[in-house]
Amino acid sequence: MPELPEVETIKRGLKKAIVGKKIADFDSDWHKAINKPLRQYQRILMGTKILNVDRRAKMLVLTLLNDWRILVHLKMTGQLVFRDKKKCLIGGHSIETNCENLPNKFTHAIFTFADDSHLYFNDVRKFGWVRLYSANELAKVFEKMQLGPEPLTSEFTSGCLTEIMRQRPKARVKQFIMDPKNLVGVGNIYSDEVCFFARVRPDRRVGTLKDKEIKLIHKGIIKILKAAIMAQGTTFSNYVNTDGEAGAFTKQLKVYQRHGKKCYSCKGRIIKMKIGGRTSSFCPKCQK
DNA sequence: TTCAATGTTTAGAC
DNA sequence: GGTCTAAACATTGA
Repeated sequence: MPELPEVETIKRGLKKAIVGKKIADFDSDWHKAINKPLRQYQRILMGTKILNVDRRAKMLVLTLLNDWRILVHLKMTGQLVFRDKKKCLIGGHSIETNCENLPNKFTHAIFTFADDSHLYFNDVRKFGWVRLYSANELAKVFEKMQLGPEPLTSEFTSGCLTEIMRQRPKARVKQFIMDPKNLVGVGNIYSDEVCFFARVRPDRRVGTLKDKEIKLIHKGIIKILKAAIMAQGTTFSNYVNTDGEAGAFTKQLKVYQRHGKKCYSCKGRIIKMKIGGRTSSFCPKCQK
């Protein structure tokens, strides 16, 4: 389930695994997963090296020696798997939790490195993509996305959040924090958790929030994202020739997908509600 | 058979 | 322009 903590976890794992590696081949079986003809991908990628792996919002950015950039978005059901002779790293959606059968029918892009290790991009629903851009193109692409601040940087202060909130007073809290134009990285899981942390109903209008509540939302976003990164996300598994281990944050979820169950805090029932087309779970007693 | 699922964009209505 | 909803992408699984 790639939200910011999952993508950050993948970034860290991948950084150790592929930086410095030389690309020997690239393949894709789904034209919509890539943004240029396959031949062009191969021409540009073959022989170059991975210089760095970064994250922007929920995207991964691979910087290449020849100054091209690869942008990867896993969307809802994407997964990245790195495999060499000794180890296997899986990040993102839990499609495959073992590395035996790769590529599989969900594999839509494959990077082959010169040492014969591989990076597989798998996606059940085919919403995700792997794009290739020059440094200039990438800058323009980012500009067009109009992304809000990264919540885990010093730029994201509670004053900064208050400022952005002022521009959308009618928006509902959950939708507001999930919109990447306001701030990036928070999706359906963590937005429910942040609302619970701040004791605010997800359908509250941003304009009705008190200063105290805004501060709690700000604190909650940072605290929950950090905790989820510590736990390696909600579905990450990372293992070396042994059993896979699910992302540990699942155990810390307070409300997400817990509708019908008892609130850990007041023992009342968690209810659910559709907000902006997405299911939101919250405790009507604890959250006002 | 129907519904919901981790993300994001876009079209149309008011 | 703001804000709402539904739909689009494509597939699985309950």
